[in-house]
Amino acid sequence: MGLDSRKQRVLQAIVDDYIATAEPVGSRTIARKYRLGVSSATIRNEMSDLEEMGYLEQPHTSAGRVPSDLGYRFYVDRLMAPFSLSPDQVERVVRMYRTRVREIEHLVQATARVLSESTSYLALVLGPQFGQAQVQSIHLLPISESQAMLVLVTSAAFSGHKFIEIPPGTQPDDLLHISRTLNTALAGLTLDEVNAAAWRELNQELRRYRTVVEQVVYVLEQMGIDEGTERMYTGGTTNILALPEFRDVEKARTVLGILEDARHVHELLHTDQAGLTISIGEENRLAEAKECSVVSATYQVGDKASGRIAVLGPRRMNYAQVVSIVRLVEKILSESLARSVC
Amino acid sequence: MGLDSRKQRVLQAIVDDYIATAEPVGSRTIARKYRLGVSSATIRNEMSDLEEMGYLEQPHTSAGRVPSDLGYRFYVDRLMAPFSLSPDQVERVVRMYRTRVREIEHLVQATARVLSESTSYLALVLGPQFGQAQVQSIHLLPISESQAMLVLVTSAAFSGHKFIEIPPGTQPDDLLHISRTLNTALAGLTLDEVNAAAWRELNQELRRYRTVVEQVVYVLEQMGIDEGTERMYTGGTTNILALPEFRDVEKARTVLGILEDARHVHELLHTDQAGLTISIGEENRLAEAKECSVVSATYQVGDKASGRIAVLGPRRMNYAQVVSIVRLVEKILSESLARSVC
DNA sequence: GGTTAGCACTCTTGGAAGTAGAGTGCTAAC
DNA sequence: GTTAGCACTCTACTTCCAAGAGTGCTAACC
Repeated sequence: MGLDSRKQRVLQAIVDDYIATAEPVGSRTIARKYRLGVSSATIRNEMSDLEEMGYLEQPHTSAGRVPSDLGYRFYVDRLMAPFSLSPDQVERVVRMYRTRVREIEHLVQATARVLSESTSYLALVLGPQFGQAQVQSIHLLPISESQAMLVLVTSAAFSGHKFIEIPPGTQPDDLLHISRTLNTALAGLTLDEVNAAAWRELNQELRRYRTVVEQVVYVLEQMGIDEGTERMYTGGTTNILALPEFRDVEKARTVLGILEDARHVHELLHTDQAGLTISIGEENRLAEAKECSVVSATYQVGDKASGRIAVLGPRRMNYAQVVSIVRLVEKILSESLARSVC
Repeated sequence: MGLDSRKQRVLQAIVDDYIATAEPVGSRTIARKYRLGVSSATIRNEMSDLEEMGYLEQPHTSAGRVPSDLGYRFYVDRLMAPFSLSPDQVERVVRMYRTRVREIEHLVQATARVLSESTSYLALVLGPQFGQAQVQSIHLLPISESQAMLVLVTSAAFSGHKFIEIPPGTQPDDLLHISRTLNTALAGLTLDEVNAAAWRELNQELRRYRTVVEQVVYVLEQMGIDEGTERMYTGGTTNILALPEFRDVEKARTVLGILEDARHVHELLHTDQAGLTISIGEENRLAEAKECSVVSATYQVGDKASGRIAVLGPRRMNYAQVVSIVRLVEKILSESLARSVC
């Protein structure tokens, strides 16, 4: 059932070559370029076996072979040579994060750029979701007769502000009272937990300020959900258009169309596993990405929030390189965010 | 020098037809489809004249004619039939803005979507620049020993918040003092004016808090500049890929590449004229857009801030329709933002 | 028994040649 | 000034052919 070592070496050579050239790989090419010590006829026999076992495909008789999803999967899991990033490449990434950036948004945006520039593929970054961020403090500032501003500070380098309506006649002291009470009640809770707790509070001490508290709770909840869900950053969209597999505009359209709907991107990057995920061709649940591969990873903002970074490219992706880069960027981004938190 | 009325009608027919079909237009097509009451031979003579005058071009002998930039320009300025949006189209736009949205960002994002969906071209929206927004109030909230949060409220539905460092030992009362003083000094000033005024203040009353005030001033300035400059929203990027003129991936790449650099977009949309601007082909300063046309307009946020919306498409753009839609969207967006302000 | 040379066969790719069709520009007649 | 007619041009499409790449099979070899 398993592949003997020569079959593995042949498969590896084919995948490597196809990644490099985008052309179906023939037996002679393998025999010539990769020193396996056997003739092209032997390679042919091996290739025939590999095809039968499902690791290779033939676009048509008398073309070379192309790896199947299964072939890529085996390559990724077992064969691919570890890729060492050059000091230059590492340096380029590190430099991006050297200056201490306080705006998470800029950091995340820059991450999309560095990912796409380093890989020459399409980079996707989802802003951190803060549902697990803990409320540190809540402030209510009087703005006008009928408006106040709600300012939220969390434990996870995340903060937000929003206007809310207040009943005319509400005094600054009232706002102070509300915010003090809410702070006592909510500090330490995650945004996801706010809802229930706040209602409990409301029914006791803050009954008088029902409409205000309602808004505060709603806004806090939205902040936990929205900020992560809606913010999506991309880099290198045009890189896709440079690849031979997307010379056909229709295919490029399908892939770039994914970006027009943030929900598609979320579906693409969603995973239960922590750590690095590689999703190849048909393994992607999203139909539009069936001809692509995605390398993604989860980054952390301290221990309170997390988001995802990803590189999307053709199935014929330089997996070894991309994996190295995604790992590096994830690590540095997480560190960078952790630094911003404290 | 001017074009007699028959020449104008011929030119109009050619532009209309080319916009509709994307195929070079021949004399027989004009004679058949557009009832000008003359034969194709006459049309041929007129077309020959129009070409000599620079309004038409011939891809090669014995192909039909295609409008030149000059031809489009004349068409846009003098010939094109006013386009009435269907109630459906108007309804679709209006619906988008019906719910009162408080987040400017969402509004602007939605604008990009509605523009691209209504036109089937690429939509570009620049977030409003708030350099002219007037400071309404500034708040400094104590967050931790060494951090405070600066909250800015302006007269233009624009607000922002940012963390700043404070010297350990700074008391809440100190912050209150600083913000009171700054409020007195800066309220009513535009963000662009803040710099000089704040320094004057600093050297008098707030000398003790030099590092804090420095940061406040810097942050306010950045808010005025950044928010507008960096925020760019797009819609319908894949629409471009559906157009026959961009079937060649290289051309599509050139155009979509514009979006990867916000500065390019700014250059593309920059104009001194108020109101609606149409920029055709070579009229665009940006080299990457020499094969495109851009219809853009300035929207207002009350009277304190403004931004731009634009539709980018092929030179063979349905100008009449796009102009109507851009006008409509600009109007409704401005109204919508004005409502948000108060 | 695994390996290999040899060879017939298949399929794509690219070029050449030819043809149909669209469109022009000119001329001469109306 | 307008138009029918016609020769001419150029593209786009088709067909055909040859070259090239690659396979799969067979028979010989170690």
